[in-house]
Amino acid sequence: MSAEEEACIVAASYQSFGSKTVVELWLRAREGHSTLLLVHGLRPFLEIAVRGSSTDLPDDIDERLEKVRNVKDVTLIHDPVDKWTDKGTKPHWKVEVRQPYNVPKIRETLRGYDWKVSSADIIFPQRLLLELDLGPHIAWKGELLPSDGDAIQDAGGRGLYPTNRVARCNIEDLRSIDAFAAPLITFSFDLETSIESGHILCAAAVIQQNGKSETHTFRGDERKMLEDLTRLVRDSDPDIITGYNIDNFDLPKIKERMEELEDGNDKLSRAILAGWGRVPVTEEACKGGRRGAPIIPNRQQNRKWTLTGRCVMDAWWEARMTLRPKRETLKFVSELLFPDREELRKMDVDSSRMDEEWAARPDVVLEYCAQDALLPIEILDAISATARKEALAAVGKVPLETAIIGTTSQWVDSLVIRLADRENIAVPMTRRGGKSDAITGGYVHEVKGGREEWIAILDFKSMYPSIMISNNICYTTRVDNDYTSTEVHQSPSGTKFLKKEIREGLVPRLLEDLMGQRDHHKAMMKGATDDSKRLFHDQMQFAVKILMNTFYGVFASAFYRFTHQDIGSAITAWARSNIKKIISDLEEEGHPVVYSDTDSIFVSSPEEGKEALVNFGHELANRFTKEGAELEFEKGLSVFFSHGAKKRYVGRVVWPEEDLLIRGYEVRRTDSFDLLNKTMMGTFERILDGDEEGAYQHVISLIRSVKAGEADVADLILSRSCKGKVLKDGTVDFSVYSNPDGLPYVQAAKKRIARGLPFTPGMKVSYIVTAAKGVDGRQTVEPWLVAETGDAPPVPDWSFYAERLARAMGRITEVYGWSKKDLLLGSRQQTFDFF
DNA sequence: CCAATCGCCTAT
DNA sequence: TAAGATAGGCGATTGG
Repeated sequence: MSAEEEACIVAASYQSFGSKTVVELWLRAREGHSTLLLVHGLRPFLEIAVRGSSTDLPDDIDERLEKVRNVKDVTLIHDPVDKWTDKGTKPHWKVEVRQPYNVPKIRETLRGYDWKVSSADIIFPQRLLLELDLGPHIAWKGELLPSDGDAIQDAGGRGLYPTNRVARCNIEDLRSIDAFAAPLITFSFDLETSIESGHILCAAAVIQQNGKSETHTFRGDERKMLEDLTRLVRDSDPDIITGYNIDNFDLPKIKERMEELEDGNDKLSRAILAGWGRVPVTEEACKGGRRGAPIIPNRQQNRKWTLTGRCVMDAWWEARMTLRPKRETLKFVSELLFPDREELRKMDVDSSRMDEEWAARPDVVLEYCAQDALLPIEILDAISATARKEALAAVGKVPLETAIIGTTSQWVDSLVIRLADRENIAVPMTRRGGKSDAITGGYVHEVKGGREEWIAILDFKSMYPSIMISNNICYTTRVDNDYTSTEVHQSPSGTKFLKKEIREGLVPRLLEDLMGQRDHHKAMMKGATDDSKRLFHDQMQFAVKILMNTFYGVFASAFYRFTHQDIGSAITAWARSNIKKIISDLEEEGHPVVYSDTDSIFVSSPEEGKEALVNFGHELANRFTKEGAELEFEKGLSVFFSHGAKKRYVGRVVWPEEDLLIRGYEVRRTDSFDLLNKTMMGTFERILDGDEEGAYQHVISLIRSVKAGEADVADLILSRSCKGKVLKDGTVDFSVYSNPDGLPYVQAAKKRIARGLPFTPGMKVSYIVTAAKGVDGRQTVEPWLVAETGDAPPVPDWSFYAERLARAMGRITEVYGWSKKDLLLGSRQQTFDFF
């Protein structure tokens, strides 16, 4: 039966089919159902060219090609096509191979035969998107297949997929469509486990689509729970699997218990217990799927979890990246996001005494578990995590999965390679190994300690992308230093790039296109009549911004396929040169530059008052903007303060909106403590208002009360990320650190673990310093467990906190002659200058 | 008391 | 192996 559909590509893989290869696309259709689409007609290949820079073909070219033809699993050699390489334009032969997994071996064989190999490390399913210029949102027409494993295998599939539909089509039947928000299904789950035995006590799952959700709970026999949970995953067929800290806890636990409970004689028992992958239950899939399509959740050495056909998105990680919370427990994040929704936190269970809790009140524990399965869904919704990933996928033209777990170089590859292919640019391999020297980065201007009034902040709009566009910077336009011509842009670092009249770079074109897209979405946002449209375009324009900013990083990296060591240096050299020129021009004109960092300049206004400041800011922006380097008047400050350290300042914004601007200081940092933050905020307010006397008196009185032990201990919590590796037996290995015992937060983590609480590698650990110098001469700390176990707060080392307050605040008040020591003593010491 | 080092976190 | 970049501040420990 023929069918047509519009859908979003959630994930992609491939399947060998006799001598052919079929791409598998897991789709979520606009109407809401899931489809597994088998796409026929794409052939795996790599490309070869003669080594070196000579354009003449060697005499024995026919014999050499014949030798390639005879390599095992090579199926066809196409006629040569001239392609650009950094060694000149040369004929390239497209070499088709039997299956994508043959490529690595054939690549090495052909290298051994002295060929230059290109386009030889591109993930096969991604090739489909590159060749057809598809993004994740597609329309296809093809044939629906009956729910019959044999019929599906005859069409090139693996068997009965757990999707609503299975269909087949040819590559000609796919086309790109405008991005839309697909009705993705999210599956969130949570496990409660025994501390004593490590067994799963109960589980809960919440399934959500189109804002509607349903909850399921599981208790009883552990094997049955795993089976039921797995059945629910397969029946509800979610696109996204989430939960709080599932990467480090729940998914490893599922796998661990599955391995313990599997029946070695029954090859399919692994799939029955943990077959969450979107593939049929087969013995091969249970073995791990030789073709990289296992049915069991899979994690390679320290990397993200993968699950064939679905996306794993940890709500903890997304919340951490988006919100940067000072603490990272589920409870803390939930209070941060939903302060008024007490119903989300009504259940409370002491997880350090889970066995007793489970014995005493299993119903409560189960309800608590269900609550913790719902919260990740609420969190992802609150931060629009899924929509943002889908927008990023649309802009980067990658499957949703690549937007979620992929790397920035994969996004850039997706755009650059498809353009390179169209323009006959050979695609080099990813450079591997060998670290190169770090390049010089942005320029940061010295800042004097003190207070300044009426400051205009100007900055370059999209500085690095603009530099890349205006100087036509690209892998394909860089020429060697001995290239003498006026038709080049030469960076202050010496590197030369051809002008676009000679050869237009791929990257500048892509960046210009992205800038255009951003303008488009911004315009659509403005014109949108309903909220969901406006939100959609906001997410799209933001995704474009993210992607544009990743270009510089990728091209400045040592390993990216389309870059060269000199490219990153050239970009930053131009940036430094631009900004320094403006600084010196301004200084020469008599306009003092108070501060500058990379692409921003803080200039002192010649006249007092907001109106004069705004005019001055606009005037400077106009005057210093030139082709390819647009300077914008970003903010006007009535007052600016720094204690004299780069990247640390505070200011009162009066234009365009009234606001307080703080950068770098402890109040911005997640490893500071609330009492310091409050003190510093109070001090900043006073300093900005010109009340210096009030500023240090305020600090002195606070320090005095801390010395006397008069502060809320909850305001003294310190929090830092802690690494570590959870071993098979449940112990944690901290040997990633050269001296783990010398780190306070490792001590806090160890004490958490000893107390029976979970430790999750990479998560922040909260603690109180109880002795600045303990028995071993090092700091003694106690973990903060009040919220989790109801433990009483630890007794702080008050003099330590007084000291730290004085040190941090002293740096600031020092500007006015009040040192750390003075703050601690409460009065200014007489200073004698004898000489 | 110091400089060197490790480690985290931030600015851009 | 897998991989966006560098500049910079600061806290704690270590070793003299």
